[in-house]
Amino acid sequence: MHLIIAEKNIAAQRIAGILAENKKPSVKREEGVNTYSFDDKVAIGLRGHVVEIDFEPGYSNWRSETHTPKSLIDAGTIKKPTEKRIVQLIKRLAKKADHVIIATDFDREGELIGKEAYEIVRAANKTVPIKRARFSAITKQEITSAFANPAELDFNLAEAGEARQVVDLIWGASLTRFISLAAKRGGNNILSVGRVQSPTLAMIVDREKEIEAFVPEPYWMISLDSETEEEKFEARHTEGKFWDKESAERSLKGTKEPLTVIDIKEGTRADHAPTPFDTTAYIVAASRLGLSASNAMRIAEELYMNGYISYPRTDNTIYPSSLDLKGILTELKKSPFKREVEWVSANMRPSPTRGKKSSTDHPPIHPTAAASKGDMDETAWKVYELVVRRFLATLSPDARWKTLKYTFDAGGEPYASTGQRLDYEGYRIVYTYSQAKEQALPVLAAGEKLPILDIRLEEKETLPPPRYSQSKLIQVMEELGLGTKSTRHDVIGKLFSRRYVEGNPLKPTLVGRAVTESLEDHAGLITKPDMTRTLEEHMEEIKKSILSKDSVVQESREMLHEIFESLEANQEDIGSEIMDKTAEERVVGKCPVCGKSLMIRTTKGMAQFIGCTGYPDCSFNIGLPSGQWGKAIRDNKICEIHGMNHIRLVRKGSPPWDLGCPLCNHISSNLETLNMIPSISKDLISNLHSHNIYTVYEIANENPEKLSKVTGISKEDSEKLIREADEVLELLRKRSELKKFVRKIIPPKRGRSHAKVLNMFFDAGIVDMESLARADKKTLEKMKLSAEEAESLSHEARLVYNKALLKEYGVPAVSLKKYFDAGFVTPEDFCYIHPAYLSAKTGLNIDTVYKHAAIVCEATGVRLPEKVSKKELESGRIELLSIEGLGEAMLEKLYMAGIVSRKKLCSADPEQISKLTGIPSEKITYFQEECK
DNA sequence: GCAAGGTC
Repeated sequence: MHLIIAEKNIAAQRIAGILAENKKPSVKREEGVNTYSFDDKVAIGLRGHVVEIDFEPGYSNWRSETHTPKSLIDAGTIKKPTEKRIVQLIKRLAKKADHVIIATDFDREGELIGKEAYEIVRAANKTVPIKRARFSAITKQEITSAFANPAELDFNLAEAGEARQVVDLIWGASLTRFISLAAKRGGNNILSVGRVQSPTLAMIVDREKEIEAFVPEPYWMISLDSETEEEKFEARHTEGKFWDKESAERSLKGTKEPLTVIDIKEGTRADHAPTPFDTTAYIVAASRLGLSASNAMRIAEELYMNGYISYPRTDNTIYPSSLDLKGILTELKKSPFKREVEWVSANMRPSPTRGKKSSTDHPPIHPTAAASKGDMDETAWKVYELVVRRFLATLSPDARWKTLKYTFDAGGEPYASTGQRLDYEGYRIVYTYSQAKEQALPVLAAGEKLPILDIRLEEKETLPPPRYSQSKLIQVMEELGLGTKSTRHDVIGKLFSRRYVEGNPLKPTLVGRAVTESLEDHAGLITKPDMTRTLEEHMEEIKKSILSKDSVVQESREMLHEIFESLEANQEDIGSEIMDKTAEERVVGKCPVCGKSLMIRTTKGMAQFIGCTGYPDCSFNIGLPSGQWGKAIRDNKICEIHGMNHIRLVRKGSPPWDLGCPLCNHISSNLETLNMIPSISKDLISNLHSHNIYTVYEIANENPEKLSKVTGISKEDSEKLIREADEVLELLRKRSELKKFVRKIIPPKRGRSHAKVLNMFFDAGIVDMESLARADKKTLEKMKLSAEEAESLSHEARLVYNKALLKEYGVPAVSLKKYFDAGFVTPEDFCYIHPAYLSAKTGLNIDTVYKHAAIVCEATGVRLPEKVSKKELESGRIELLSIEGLGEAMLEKLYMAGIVSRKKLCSADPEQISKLTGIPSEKITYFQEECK
């Protein structure tokens, strides 16, 4: 069997389709992995890298004393499978193979991915010949020729890729761990460092600093209006920018009518048709349609998967000769762009446009099938249309402009007007994305004298360089060799998710700045694109066998060791510098009580709140939702009422939760509970708010004199308010106890969240453990609870409630446990069950039991049970057990009816004792025989 | 928990 291994599933499918010629390959799906079989051949796709490089075991603890960040520099690395099912399937197929062809992409990573596949095959089959097919496009011509003349795998090139992997891992991981630990950041808050991301971030930070340091310079410009009989036009002073006002004013004064035409220059300007799309050019064009880099890539990927466009990750800007351009045109005639296609076919340029970069990986992005609007959503359609129009434009003739320039004299001052007119539309007919700006001018003759209608002196200022847009940044990254066609947009995404940058265009955050500055001071190499450039050079030399992989990695390790010397010597300073510089990121505004700063703070648990930096002198604080809902971060929006920054909660995998102004939120979420205070009024609430009292808790903890003084209400009213607040607080405490309990007992289900169940409880008047313990099952069953759930909830609630109650009455916890274990769980049990029985069942001393019964009965207002002393009980017991046929078990039962002595037994009514104890009355009568 | 590189 002949095994073909491609870089991805679609490539395997398409290659099989071409090689199978007229037959259709049969598709088999095993554990989510497709294979395509035809003749005696099987094609399978990888998923890019199917193994991953990592440190050998033992290095996973960041805080290990022995395996420090620095120790990662010389740590051994291993390759571990990330796509186990694919690896397994390849091993299985390799055993049966008598020939293997690796058909991964024709670039460096493709060669490394090929080597990974090679190693997987070799592990399962020591002898099978393994060859390499190289092709730049999955076209019939290229595929047939590549498979007819298979070559060898380039192990040197693959090793160059491996060197990159090791260098990236040890630099990235060691520096990330070091700087995160120094700045005391963990979890989803780490500070990452990498060969590509750090220089990219540094560019954004540098640009921001340039903008901050920029001092605008004023300049002046002079323009005037004139007219012929037909039309008005504008002319500008040829000086352009006047850098000093006086000379501008002199020229303005010197400008005198008439405006005389001195010179006329006519010309043409070629407007070149655009070059084929590589990934970067595509992202730039898509950004003009309003798409972010990652959206642009996502949609292109989607269109590629559906067969509408070619592979979107390419560095190539030159169509390979194997690409059937005419065939694509024919196909596109079936699309809504039929008219454009026909125009291009009729006016085609001799050869398509070419960009500056050619590569072997993939052809430039081009359409591969006709589509119509209904096949996809609106944005995807816009992207498809862009790719089609770009393709058509690369086959279209250049456009041509006619230009016209007049030079004038006005009292010795030189002026000029320029105009342009589209002379030949060319590619602009099909590529409609850049508006051709025509500038019309009247027809003038040399020496013609014209009036000056108006003249203006405008003061302007020079502008700072702009912030990077995503697409501009990707262009610059490409120029500097940072990242690849497939990863550049991801790197930008990473900077966002680490909260190093924000906004569009990109602006660095304080964290992004602080990290960049620390790295520039102590690990400068990682912040510069030079590191990538050197690495590329070394990789080239590994490929040519001039250098070995090991020597390149070793040299890199030594450089990193040097860097770590400086880092470790300054560890504390680096950490505190980052922490100081980023503290402001948590400041949300001024404390309304004392005027100091308010900061987002986190407790050791998951709790988050906004607290005053004046603490403990000022205790003003605002609670925030627990960290499980997301980490609270400062938003740039400012509340118009309170002047505080808005708060956002961010959590991996969920959209951010905008809390808005924390104080507005605090106020509205506490309004409901404030209104639970009976004597509160709307006016009083706004009165309290204006004195920064927002919660029931704050009222309950106020001092009456102070409250009265601050709010102007009487001292009596203040006292009442505080008392009522206390009661509401108690009510809320009970409610929260009920909430916790229900959460513990009842599992949430679809359509039955805890919040929903609790709301139903509250509506039914079940607001605390007591009312739940007293609620009847019928009521509970109405609340989306099953009969069993209602039963268990009610039972558990009674237990919890009674235990709390009995504890409150004064029954000690240790004894309480014994009562509960023996099944005595209500206050009634203490008063209506004879103490002797309780004592016998719990093993507690009768005197102790009596004491407990007494306190419970007194608290519940029930008469005390009969008192029996320990002595009486002991002697009674001996008496009773001496009766024939009366054993321990019978004795316990008799205790239930209060029969604790022979005397009691003899004077009792057998029927009644039988009812209380379950002992047959004949037996009682029999025992009573003894009394005679 | 870390990088960058593939791919989904």
